Amino acid sequence: MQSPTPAPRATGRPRSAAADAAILAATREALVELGWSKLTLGDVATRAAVAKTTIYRRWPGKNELVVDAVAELFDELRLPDRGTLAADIEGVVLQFAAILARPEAKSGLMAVVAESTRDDALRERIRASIVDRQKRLVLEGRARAQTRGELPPESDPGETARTVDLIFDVVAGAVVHRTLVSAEPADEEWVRGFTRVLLLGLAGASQTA
Amino acid sequence: MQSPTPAPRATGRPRSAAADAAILAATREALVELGWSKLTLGDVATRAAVAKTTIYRRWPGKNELVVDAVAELFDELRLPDRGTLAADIEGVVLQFAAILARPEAKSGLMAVVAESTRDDALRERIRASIVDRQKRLVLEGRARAQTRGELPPESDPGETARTVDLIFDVVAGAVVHRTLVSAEPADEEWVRGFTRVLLLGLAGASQTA
DNA sequence: TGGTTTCGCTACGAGTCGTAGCGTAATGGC
DNA sequence: GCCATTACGCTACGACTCGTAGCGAAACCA
Repeated sequence: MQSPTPAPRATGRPRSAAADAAILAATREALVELGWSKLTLGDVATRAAVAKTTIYRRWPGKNELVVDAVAELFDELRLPDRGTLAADIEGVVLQFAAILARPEAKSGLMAVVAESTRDDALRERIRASIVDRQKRLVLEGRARAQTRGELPPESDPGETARTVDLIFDVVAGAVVHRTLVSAEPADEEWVRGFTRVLLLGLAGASQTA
Repeated sequence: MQSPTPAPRATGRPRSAAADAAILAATREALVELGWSKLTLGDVATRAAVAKTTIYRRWPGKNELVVDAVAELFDELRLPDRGTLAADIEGVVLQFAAILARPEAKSGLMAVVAESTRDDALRERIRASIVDRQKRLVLEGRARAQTRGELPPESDPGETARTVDLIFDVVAGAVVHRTLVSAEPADEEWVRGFTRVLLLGLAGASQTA
């Protein structure tokens, strides 16, 4: 998914998979050292030891390249089994915060989100390769909590989808804002407080709905 | 605060205040039409009918200019008095969402936040002219709710500060994520659901703290 | 009127962009 | 083994933006 494989031809010289990996790694390295605005594709090409034209053959431009480079970071996310819903959420939020604290994720992710406000294709690329890809964590967590009896089973599937979207916006948004705008670490203490508010709110909302 | 007034000299030709306003307005206009990445200071100068050098005399660069141009948008925020805490919060969140839905706010704000991950001075500028400036809304809302008896009075001031920060991260973060990443409107229905979760969470957390 | 600062304008070197053209390398089909 | 096909590295290119310098004119104060 991270490689822009365009229906590989049966004939001709095949594209180097090593080049893909080298380019994406070089992109992250350049994000760390230079940040978004000073990152140039010429520099990435030099770091990756490939020609600049090779990058342009595979990605439309800087935006799409950075999306793919950052997306790989979030594939590390796992839903831990800590026994309770609250502990599970705390665990995954802490992982999310740890990834977002890395400089290559910070400067890259926000920049492409900013660009995506004027580029529908780019926003779709972000949603597909980052956001929707991780929504599985929310679904898994809910299912596990329902098995434990911590959450009532959902009847209305539409309502469930809305709730999942709300949770995702709140969790991702709060961690991002805390990390990037407030510039405070989303450490264990903060995550505990945040998780308590979120869970109490969700429990109360599902009762009085 | 939005004008970079550098201790006005007693002598010499004074800086044109009209030029400041024209430059900031031209910046917002360019943000709408071009977006962040294609915005150039030369273009802004042409739109504002000033020389490019005039802009460089007043702002260090594109980043700081856009921060000031966007900051003015958020000064419109008011805390409405709708009678209950929930209604007040819904009102201000809706205003916040309306501002964030405007293209000049979207593309500008996220871009400077991205840049601020590698520029401490820029992040401080954002905090001072946008974030902290609006934190007054949270404080006013809490005070009003305590007068109404909807919230218990706070004893520990440190705990209060932490709670205000948490609220701000959750509210701003969730609305931003909903608007920019999920690309769904933060309309009345969504805001109602979000506010309910937030208030129930805060009420429960303050009881069991 | 003289001193001071800003303004608009022009011009400049430096750097980046994205593309084109070329010869070479690596595949599969015959 | 040979050929068609595609990817690759390299070089060069015009177009554009950047941020700064220098100039004469304009606007203010004493």
